[in-house]
Amino acid sequence: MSGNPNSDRRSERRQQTRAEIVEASWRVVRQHGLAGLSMRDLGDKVGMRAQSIYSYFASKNDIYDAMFLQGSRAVAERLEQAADDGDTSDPVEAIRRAVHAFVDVCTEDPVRYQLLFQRTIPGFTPSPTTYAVAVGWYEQMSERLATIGVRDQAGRDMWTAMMTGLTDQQISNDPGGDRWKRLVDRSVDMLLTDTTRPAHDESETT
Amino acid sequence: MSGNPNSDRRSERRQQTRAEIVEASWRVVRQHGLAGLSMRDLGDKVGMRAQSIYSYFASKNDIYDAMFLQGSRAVAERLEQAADDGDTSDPVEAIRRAVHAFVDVCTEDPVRYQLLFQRTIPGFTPSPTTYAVAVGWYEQMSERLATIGVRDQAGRDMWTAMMTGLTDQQISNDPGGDRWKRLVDRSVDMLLTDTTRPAHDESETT
DNA sequence: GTCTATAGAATGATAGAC
DNA sequence: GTCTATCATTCTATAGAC
Repeated sequence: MSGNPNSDRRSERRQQTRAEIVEASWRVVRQHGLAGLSMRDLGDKVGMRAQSIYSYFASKNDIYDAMFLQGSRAVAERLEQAADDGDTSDPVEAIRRAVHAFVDVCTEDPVRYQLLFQRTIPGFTPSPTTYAVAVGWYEQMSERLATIGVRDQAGRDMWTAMMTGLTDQQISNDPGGDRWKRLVDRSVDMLLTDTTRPAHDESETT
Repeated sequence: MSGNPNSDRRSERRQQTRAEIVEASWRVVRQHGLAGLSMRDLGDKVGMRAQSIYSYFASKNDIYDAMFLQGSRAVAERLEQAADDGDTSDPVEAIRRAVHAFVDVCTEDPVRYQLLFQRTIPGFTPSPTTYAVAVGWYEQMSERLATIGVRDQAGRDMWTAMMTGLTDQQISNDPGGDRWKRLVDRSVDMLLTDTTRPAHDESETT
């Protein structure tokens, strides 16, 4: 199906415009806050009347959904990239790089973090399809943790708590700085000690 | 000053009405989200026309400020209470109870947590006086940590990151449950190991 | 101190011309 | 596919009667 080259080109153009609108949406929310996205503002930014946007998105929540999808993919890409760049034979270092990547990618765009990880927009819930992408990198992280022996839910939850905690504090109390970012390595070491079982049951002799 | 009993009674009544409005505001935001506080809704809840509220609060942000103040005090009280209830001779257990209290008090009212710890309302910043109360319990927590040997900024930051991380995950991914709440004790133990220096002179054998 | 009335602006969304 | 026109709300906030 869709063998018509004419409709192909048309839908391609359409996808491009949709992408431009989403791009402009990010600019708006970075300026006016996540909840401050208005169709008129968006229309101005994209060089279009506000009402014309409805030809591309059924509603404002539809736009949020597209942003959510894009944001999830960006996070996923950064995590994969970070884990694969460098020494891939050492799973511990791969995880360390992944945690760094997570905190970095989240703190460099607080609005995206707010959209993906905090439920702050009243009527918005990501669509199932979109949400599926979001859980993808969580599963990826889970697999990586499994390679170093962390296979229980509680262990994984310790990692996610620390990762989001560092991110949260960094964004809320030292935006643009590195007060909590520089605690990432220390946190990783701490979590490794706590959540992995190094052969013996107690590693008291260092 | 204020020796007039008539004006005393009047201001007392006024303070009571203000308190009722703040109380109603909490009900509204728990229902419609933190950003969903509208003067009309609030007027309905408090049995008053929306415009009449301006006799008690200069603006909507003024109401947020009063909520912020009340929320900060509630958190502070719970922290003090928790630390002082029980064995006060053991500083470690006092801190453990304080961390439990923090996660409990934050997760039991997510909207309050959102108001106090996440900057989500576009135009709102707590007034200096209000904010002073908020930092009060942070200093209190810092003092408690100092009693067990955690005196550096990095050490304190490790604690706040873990505390907010557990809270954040609990609220976002398991609202009403205890998936992360039951990791509090484990987290406290982990942090104690990481941030205190048992060395050789201090209480290693209890 | 509470009300009515209303300003004044912004909002999301639809209908229909072109 | 983009426009104009417009609906139908909602919003915060002020003015002035009572």
